[in-house]
Amino acid sequence: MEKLTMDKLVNVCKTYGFIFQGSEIYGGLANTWDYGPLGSRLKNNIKDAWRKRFIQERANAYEVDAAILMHPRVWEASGHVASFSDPLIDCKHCKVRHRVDNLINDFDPDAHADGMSQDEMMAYVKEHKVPCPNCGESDYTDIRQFNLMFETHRGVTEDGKNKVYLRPENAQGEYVNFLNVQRSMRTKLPFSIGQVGKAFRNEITPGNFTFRTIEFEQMEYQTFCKEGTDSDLYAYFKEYAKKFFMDLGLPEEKLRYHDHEKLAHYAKEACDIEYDFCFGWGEINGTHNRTDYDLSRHQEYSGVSQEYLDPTTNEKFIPYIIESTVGADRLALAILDNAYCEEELENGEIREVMKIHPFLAPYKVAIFPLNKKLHSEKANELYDMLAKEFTTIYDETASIGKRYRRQDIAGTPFCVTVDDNTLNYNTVTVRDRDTMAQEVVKVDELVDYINKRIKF
RNA sequence: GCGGGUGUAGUUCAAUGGUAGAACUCCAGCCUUCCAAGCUGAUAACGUGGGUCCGAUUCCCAUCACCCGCUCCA
Repeated sequence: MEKLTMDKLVNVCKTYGFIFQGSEIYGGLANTWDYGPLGSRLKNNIKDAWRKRFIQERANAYEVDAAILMHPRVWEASGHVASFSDPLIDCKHCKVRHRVDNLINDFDPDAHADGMSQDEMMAYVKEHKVPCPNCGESDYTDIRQFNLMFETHRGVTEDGKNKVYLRPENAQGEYVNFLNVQRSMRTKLPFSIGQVGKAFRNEITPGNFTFRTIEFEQMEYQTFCKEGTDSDLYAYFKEYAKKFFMDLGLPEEKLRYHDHEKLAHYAKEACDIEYDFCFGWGEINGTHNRTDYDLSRHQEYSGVSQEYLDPTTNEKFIPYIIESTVGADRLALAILDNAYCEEELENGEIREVMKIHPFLAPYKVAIFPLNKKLHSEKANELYDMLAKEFTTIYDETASIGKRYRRQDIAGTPFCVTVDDNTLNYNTVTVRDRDTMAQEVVKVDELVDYINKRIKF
């Protein structure tokens, strides 16, 4: 098969109902995408798979669903207000953009741009004719604040007092609930709080379909632990996340670790897992050792003690946090990127197939009457039976071969055909998406047959 | 956000200063007893907004979106 291109994948996703461009009839809104009937099911199944591995199957793991709008002080405590807003200017001559503070500090390390106001920085640049590192000219636009946090206002007046932010990460929702969860669930360290939800970043985005968007969904997992156990847990979660991806069908050779050289303000250790997308390697998971930075800051800014009392040693301390976060949209994209294939059949025709893990498949089973006139009544009966158990789709149009093809690209793992044998002997033919093999199955055993094969 | 390119049915393409053709897809019907068969029919497009012109899908401007490069990604 030819190498998959993003154009091709975007097209397939649109044609078959996985992902559409956001607000398309209005010409689209950049970097927003809408999940269609198949895509929203795929993404929900991915979230369910994550919940199973990270919450259900782990001891001492709890899920929360925190508000997207949080107290503005949360973002001061987290460091986002300070570090998410950069003063930028463009060189009018060569069009290159610079951070003003970096420009000044590079020009004269003793200038201390960090302590300057925006006006002072602009005045400094003009007074000293700070040259553009790229072209040497000193002709700049005014300073513009480039804040990566989305702002909105509560209430009817748009003054600064009422400013609130759409969360740029979900993690703070877990951190501010650390004590609530610990007390209400009567749990002990180490324990974990997970959350699935949307976050927003006002980034300049270079596209690549849903890989980087201004609104995105994260599956976040914060493990609270005692200092000293943090590095072991950090190493453990790097592997746990990788195994999760492999269980979902991503091949090991398309996954790699990428250790951060430049660490974020909160991190002691940080490592991404990258997937080999058709456009190149891209991050789908991050594991961070955030130390006691976040809880310490919340204690400082809120005035509420975030200390944990160890019941065996009577020690009081602020826990360390190991974060393991997975981008839900990025994982969905990786799954689609990996699943799409074009197979050449014996007759030379191309078969487009989405080889998605059965647990993730939007439809688990499709049901076809072999002959619309003779078998559709029985097929509809079976549809009603199967639809109580699985996401099921019914199709009686066109030839049987065409119906198989439609389900191939939808990623449906099982196609059930109703024929005369169904009427006479109560058996159906089940066709497997990946092997194209057909198997005769008793109707009474059909639900079990499928159930066994879609486990995760 | 900057520079360059692109924009016609769901998709892939075509034609044109006098409002657009096709193939595939999709839908309906006929036929068809297991891998995109065939026949008949139907639906469906000039990204958006201005300007020039008697008349603009076509020329010009703006805008939006996409692609490439830069930038950004705590």
